[in-house]
Amino acid sequence: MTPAASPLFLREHEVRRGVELLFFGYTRLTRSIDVGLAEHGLGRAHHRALYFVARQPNLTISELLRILAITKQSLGRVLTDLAARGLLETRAGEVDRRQKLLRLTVEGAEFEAQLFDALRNNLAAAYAAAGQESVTGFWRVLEGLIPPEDRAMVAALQRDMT
Amino acid sequence: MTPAASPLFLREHEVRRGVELLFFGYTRLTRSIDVGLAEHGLGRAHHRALYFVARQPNLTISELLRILAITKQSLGRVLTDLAARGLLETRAGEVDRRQKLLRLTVEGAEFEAQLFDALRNNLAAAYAAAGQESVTGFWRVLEGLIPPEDRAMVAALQRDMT
DNA sequence: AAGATACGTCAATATGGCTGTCCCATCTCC
DNA sequence: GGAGATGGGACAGCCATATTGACGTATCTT
Repeated sequence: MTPAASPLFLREHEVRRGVELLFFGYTRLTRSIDVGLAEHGLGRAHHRALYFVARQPNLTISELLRILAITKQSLGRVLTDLAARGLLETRAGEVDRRQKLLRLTVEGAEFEAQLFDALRNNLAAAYAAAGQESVTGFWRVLEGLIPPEDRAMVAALQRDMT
Repeated sequence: MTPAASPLFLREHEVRRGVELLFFGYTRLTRSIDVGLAEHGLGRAHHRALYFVARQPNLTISELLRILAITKQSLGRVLTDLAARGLLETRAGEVDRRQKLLRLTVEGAEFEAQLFDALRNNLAAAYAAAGQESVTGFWRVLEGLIPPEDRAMVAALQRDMT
């Protein structure tokens, strides 16, 4: 069978290009903070928690679980480590006292900001090189990769952007 | 709908938006193949090797090491597993017989194609929803995230796209 | 008072990375 | 031809991060 060039055939290159660029872009960006994390004896899992708590102070455990999509046990260890290092603190929810609201300490916020600097340097350089219209496209494609049931959660992160 | 990127793309919230979308987009896309992998008792590390060998038949071990940026030992385990399942085979290099050229078997190619289908479905839907101009921007930003010394390697993957 | 929910915790296990060291085959270059 | 560099394999041990499943406790809801 010798099919003529089909739309599917043409799309494969574009899909492979996206898969590869996503892989390299994500992994290389992620690696850029490993040195800073290692200075505190922490790993990437700790950074993810730190990041989202910095982003949404007073986040609850269950909200963070949903964002990270890992198990309670895995998250528990990470949060214990962060609290032990004085980077994170919890307080009981005011409305529902079963909840624990997560916040960064002053030291935690400083550390997160320091790690974020590395991310910003890299992403800002990529944004600048690609141009403003490209950034919009970058966001739009990535949004399309998020399953519909998760989109409200992601939008909530950006709801109260300063 | 995503608002367009501001001209001041160094602003913190635009960087945070990129970090978050990259995280969700990458992790959610990656998860979409876990079921297919689990059916063969394989993990994501196996898929990464499978993917790049499918992409560049006759890749050498050292080239693959450079792409994945992991250690020889970690890769060794993965390749051993794939070979044991009859998905991958090696042959000695013709020019340099110390090299091992990696190729997929027929079964390996079929399996990779099956996994790729899941990736394609997701990415193609995101491309379609975002529009062609967005796809171009998506690529450009991601390219900017790749360290200069790795860009030739990534370009080589796409050089001989069929 | 009963049941659901939010969170914590224990134990066991899997995956996929890492370092360090040593080895063999082969290629390159003098 | 011999020395050294290179491609690849392998052993031992370790670490980070994830999993499942079961159970416990405080608190909220009805």
